[in-house]
Amino acid sequence: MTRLADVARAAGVSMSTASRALSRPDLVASDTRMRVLDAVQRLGFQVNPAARALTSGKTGLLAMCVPTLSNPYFAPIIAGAQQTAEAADRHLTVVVTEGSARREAEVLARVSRQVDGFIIVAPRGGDADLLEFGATTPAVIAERVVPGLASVVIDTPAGLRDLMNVLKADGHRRIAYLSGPAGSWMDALRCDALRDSLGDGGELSVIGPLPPTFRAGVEAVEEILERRATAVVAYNSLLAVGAVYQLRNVGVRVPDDVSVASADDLAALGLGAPEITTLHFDPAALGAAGVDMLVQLIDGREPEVPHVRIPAHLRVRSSEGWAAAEG
Amino acid sequence: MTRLADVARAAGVSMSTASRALSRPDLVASDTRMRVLDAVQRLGFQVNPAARALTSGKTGLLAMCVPTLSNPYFAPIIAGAQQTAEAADRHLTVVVTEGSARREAEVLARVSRQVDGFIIVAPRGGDADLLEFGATTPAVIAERVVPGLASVVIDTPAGLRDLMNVLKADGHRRIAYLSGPAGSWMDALRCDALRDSLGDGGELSVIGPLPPTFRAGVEAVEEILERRATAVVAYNSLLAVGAVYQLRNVGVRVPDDVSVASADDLAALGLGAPEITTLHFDPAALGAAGVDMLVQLIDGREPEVPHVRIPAHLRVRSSEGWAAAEG
DNA sequence: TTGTACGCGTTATCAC
DNA sequence: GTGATAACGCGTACAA
Repeated sequence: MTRLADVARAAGVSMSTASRALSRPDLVASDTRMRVLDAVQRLGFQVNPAARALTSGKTGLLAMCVPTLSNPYFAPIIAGAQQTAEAADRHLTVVVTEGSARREAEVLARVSRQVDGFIIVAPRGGDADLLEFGATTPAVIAERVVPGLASVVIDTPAGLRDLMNVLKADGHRRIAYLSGPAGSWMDALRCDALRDSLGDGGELSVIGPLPPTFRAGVEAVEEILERRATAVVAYNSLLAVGAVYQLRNVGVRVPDDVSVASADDLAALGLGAPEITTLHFDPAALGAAGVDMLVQLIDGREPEVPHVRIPAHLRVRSSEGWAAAEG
Repeated sequence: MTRLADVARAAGVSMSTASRALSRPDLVASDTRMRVLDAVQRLGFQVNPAARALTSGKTGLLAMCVPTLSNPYFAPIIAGAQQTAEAADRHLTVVVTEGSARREAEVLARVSRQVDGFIIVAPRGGDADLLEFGATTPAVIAERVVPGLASVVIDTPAGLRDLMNVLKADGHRRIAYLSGPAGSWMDALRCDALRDSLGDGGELSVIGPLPPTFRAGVEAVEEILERRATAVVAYNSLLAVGAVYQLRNVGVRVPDDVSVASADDLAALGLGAPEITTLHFDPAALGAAGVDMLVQLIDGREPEVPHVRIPAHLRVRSSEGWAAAEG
């Protein structure tokens, strides 16, 4: 493998000059820089990341910590993050916590020596633990707000308030919420937004906590019918699709008998049914913003916006309609 | 951060001894080793991966290359791989190629300096490219066989032959195959297995290539009905569930009018409907086997078994039944 | 603007 | 079984 020393020799300069030409181009005369860059091209030189890491203390690796990959929700977030990381000449590594606070802590400790910083998505650990961790390692929180740490979230609650207004206007009073995974910070927020927004004029039945899966949606139908809800809001698309699947399976019409909506939108992944009312947003932007903030933290610049909020827009489709007359 | 030098001093030994006590414990006297390990504990020493990488040439990082994370199929494979990597005291990083051969090549080149080797899952590149790559870097291929490279696959074709026998026994003659992503090596293999196994007594309609999503399953129903198939075999569970969803939605009964089965089993992820006939296998074992083989390659030992095949078992459930009488 | 010299923390190669 | 010592490849004071 060709080393920087080879480049320096080929370009007829010292190693330090060659090094500077790459890392601080503005500090070297333009013709010198060109000779170096030229030699780099010719020899196909690539820095040895280990050597760079040893002197600079930075590995060029960022870690994104997600609860699971079974939920495809995280796929476009990761894609956005990986793309942004590459643009910043870094590599993003994904680590999975399986939704357990203990495993989350283990994993963070395990890789913290290998990476420059973390984007922790929907963390399960307590605020105190996260703050302590963030004090020693650059970290950005996603899909949760921890006071004192940089964070980026989707503004689902605002979208859910819009949705609830539509449901109310359509005459819905008995609404079921298919809630998300136990311990999800976002789930609690969504539930509160729905309850506040529904107000005293209606009744919100919370079903769950539920795993955010198609099958859980299927299995929730029994309880939905028991509660005599005329509208269902699901934590995610898979739950919504599962519910519609099973509702039709048992002869309940959607939306004639029961309206269904989802708080996220996996339709872009082909995992939502085309007719289901959802909240739409740009998950890649979440990942990208997380990486941008993290890179700023690592480089020692304070991020300009320590808390980023990404908007969610209501898309009303045919799975939502007027409330059925009371049975 | 405490360095090995600190440990050596605390234990009253030289650095080289301290180093050996950690990397080749059998080469140091047991009491010396204990003193060193004790100091390691007390001081909370952790090796600096960059320094280790600089001298040893090994980073302790393995890369698993997957086409996408939108398909949750890969989640348990990755989980199994990450777990096995940790057991081997390594970290597994996931890189996504978005199913493009060009991007696959870019990505491999990009991270090849940072990792000790690759597990390339369902690669899109040509055999020649992969062989060339594998010649310079330890690599294991998963979900495809490339002669000359170590590989690990699920034996879906065998399972599909079992399935086809059941379908034939139940009187099905007109069978539709919802095929997978364009360019998928596994998809071609599955299609061939079905065709061979069906033989001349029946007709196989191939619908696709299709993205392996719920929505594509929904949209394939029109063509399924056009072809007057009495049984549908889908490339994956999401396609199967989408098809069932839409079949029922348009008044076609499952399995009375049309039987449906899937060539993989996402039920464990909650992404399959509980009643759908599937092929079941252990995806974590695929990831684990891949990592095991890769670690052997990296350590310079030839893997004992260069080609691993993981069995797939047919699970007949209520989405399959006797063929409807010809309409 | 450029060159010299040293340090980063660990492993490997020798001697002992 | 153990201890000096020399790499590993790059960044960066500091001096020129």
